[in-house]
Amino acid sequence: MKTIDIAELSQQTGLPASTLRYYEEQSLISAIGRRGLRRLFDTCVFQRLALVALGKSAGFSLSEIAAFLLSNHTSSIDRGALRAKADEIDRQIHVLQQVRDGLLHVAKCPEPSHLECPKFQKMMRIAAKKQARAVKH
Amino acid sequence: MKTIDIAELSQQTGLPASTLRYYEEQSLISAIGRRGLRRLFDTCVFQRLALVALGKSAGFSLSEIAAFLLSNHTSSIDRGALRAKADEIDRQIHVLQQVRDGLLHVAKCPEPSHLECPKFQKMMRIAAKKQARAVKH
DNA sequence: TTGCCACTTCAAGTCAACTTGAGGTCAAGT
DNA sequence: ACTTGACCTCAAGTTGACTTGAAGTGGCAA
Repeated sequence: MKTIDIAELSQQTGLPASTLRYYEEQSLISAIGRRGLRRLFDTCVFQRLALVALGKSAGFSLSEIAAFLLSNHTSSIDRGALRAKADEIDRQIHVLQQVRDGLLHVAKCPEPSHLECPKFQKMMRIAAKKQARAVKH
Repeated sequence: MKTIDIAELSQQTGLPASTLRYYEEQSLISAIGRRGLRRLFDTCVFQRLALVALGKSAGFSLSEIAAFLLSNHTSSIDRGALRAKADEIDRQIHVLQQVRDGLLHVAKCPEPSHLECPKFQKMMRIAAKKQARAVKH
């Protein structure tokens, strides 16, 4: 079992030591000991941190990620919740695709003001609908 | 020019009045007058708000959105910035697609712990790479 | 053995995007 | 004329994810 201290871990991940300490406090990672005051981590912490990064990019909050990591330990994970999150992400993907196309359109649209461009107006109506739904929920 | 007061606007958009006042303070929208104390808006405020909603779903900050709205007025918008944002969103879409697939996989993967599942490990390696890039930037 | 310096803790600060609360005001109904 | 209720302002509070600062500590080089 290889170990790594917080300074090296910080250096290799690019995460500030303060962030690593914060993550430990939030139970996202855990030190397996100390060398003097200095935290020592098992090298599997890299995997944990990768998982944290993944979760963050999926829009999970740190406490959601912590819950997932914990459930992974107790091996009773909530598959329904995962599917729900996957669906949510899927919807988010569609929104982002429209937003991206909208931005690209605006970037090359010759209309003097976007508010006068029919395509843009259409996009906005779609966005408005999405907003209405989001508000309901 | 039709007008609408803040109560109706709040009711019709689902946004709390406090949020509308906040948006006004941030120059995202502007009242065209008052009826008594009560703010009055031109009905084109709906369009502004749709644009704000769109920008938010694209991950723009409110001040970025304000800048865009302003530039739209001065009719000199930064097309390069829009394309850059579109690219950023595109990358985000790819990340989310992987995350979604990862979640769905985990949801039906029979491995006792995800960390032992080869597919999951592969996904994590990809996420780790993305993180490394993000950190660099 | 004595410094040094990077670590440590713990509390407090920061930022965005709002929300909440206290105290004030105005138009409209009775 | 008076009350009511929804708005008003301005300051302060909230949440999540950290960062910063002050004061302390321990391993290692000289």
